[in-house]
Amino acid sequence: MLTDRERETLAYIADHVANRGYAPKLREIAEHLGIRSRGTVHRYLRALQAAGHIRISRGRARGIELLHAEDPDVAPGHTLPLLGRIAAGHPIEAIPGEDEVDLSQFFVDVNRFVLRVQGESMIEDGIMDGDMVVVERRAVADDGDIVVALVDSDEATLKRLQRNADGTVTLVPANRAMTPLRYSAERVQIQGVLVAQFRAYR
Amino acid sequence: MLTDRERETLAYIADHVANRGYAPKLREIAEHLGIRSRGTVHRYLRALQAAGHIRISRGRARGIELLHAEDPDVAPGHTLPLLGRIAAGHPIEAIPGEDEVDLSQFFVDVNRFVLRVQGESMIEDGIMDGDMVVVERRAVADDGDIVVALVDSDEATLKRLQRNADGTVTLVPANRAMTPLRYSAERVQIQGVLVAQFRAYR
DNA sequence: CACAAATGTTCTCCTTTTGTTCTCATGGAG
DNA sequence: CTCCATGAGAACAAAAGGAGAACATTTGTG
Repeated sequence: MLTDRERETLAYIADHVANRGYAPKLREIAEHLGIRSRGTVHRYLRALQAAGHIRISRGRARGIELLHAEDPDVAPGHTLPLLGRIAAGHPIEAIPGEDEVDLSQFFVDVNRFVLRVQGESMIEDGIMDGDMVVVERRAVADDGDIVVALVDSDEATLKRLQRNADGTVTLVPANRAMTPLRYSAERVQIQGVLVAQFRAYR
Repeated sequence: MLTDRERETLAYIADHVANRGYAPKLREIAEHLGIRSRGTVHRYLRALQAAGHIRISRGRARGIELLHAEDPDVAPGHTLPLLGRIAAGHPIEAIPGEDEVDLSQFFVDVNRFVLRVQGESMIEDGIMDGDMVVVERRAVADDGDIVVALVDSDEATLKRLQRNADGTVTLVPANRAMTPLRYSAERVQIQGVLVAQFRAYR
């Protein structure tokens, strides 16, 4: 069983690998966790290795290999065909062997939940009033992430997170009519990170 | 067998595990129950362990393991909890009996397919370049629908359909930089109607 | 190749948090 | 009245979390 910090460490590594194709450095992990000690991070890595989640190539930079390649405990759901291009002139038809997208796999995971967006603070990023967003529960987030955050334990807002050099954070809306607001780090409590958005018409 | 509070405690633990994949801390349980004493919570846990519902890893943080493994929801289905509001101050938690959204149900149907949007013609409606859209195959559409259409059997475009009094149709982009284009009805071939849109981050 | 910087590894020390075990108090039901 | 479920909270041991020094290797660069 993993501790909170070990879990966050593993999530960050998985995220890093998924997005960039290689593992992070200890220093990057520490920075993501908001701590300064590489030694502490290394302790977490040892625990993760003991639990069978990663393998460490001793001594090597970025020598973390992700094992256990995620047992998808999400049952496969119904799929829709993904059409790359619509053939000119011909009525659209599903081509056998075409790519299929499984919406469940796409969105569902443990530690995620759905929120209905209220307001237009992120409208210039294409997130409209009334849209649904999928949020992954997480206490830490990186610069540039879109987060659900509480300020002074008040109502939750959806904003882009900007980490400033002096340790403060700025919550940046995607709406020219609204101004970015800067806070000391203690006042901002991150509840989760935006992983997807969807909307129904009709 | 169990008292009211023990039952509530067990329900909360089960919910927590189902939604996050790990057990809550005594403090979190206490907060959920509206009490302040971890000692009292611990008494409930002892009772639950004696009744065979959980196993406690002594001393460990989050060291509660659910036994009696619930039958049906072992495989987390295609649903995500829908949270209406985020409780001020408290970490987000799924409220039992909360709404659940089934993503497959939400999007999938026969006669539908997915397209990746190219270009920014509908950007002011929140449909960005690279977004995925779910389209329902249909040859006819109503005034105001967003449609996938071919003009002169040429490349497909995503536009809002406007039916004019004289029988012509206008394809209206949601982008100030682009102009609506008017065609005779024969030149416009409707391939389908937009029913949903989604987008993944990270 | 040689060297400096960066990275990973190990270690000790420390603070905070968590779980655990108590005792005491309260209030309702039988 | 007693029984019992419930809660508060003190006290303590252990776990979790973090800092940082010291060292070994790797990595990158001229």
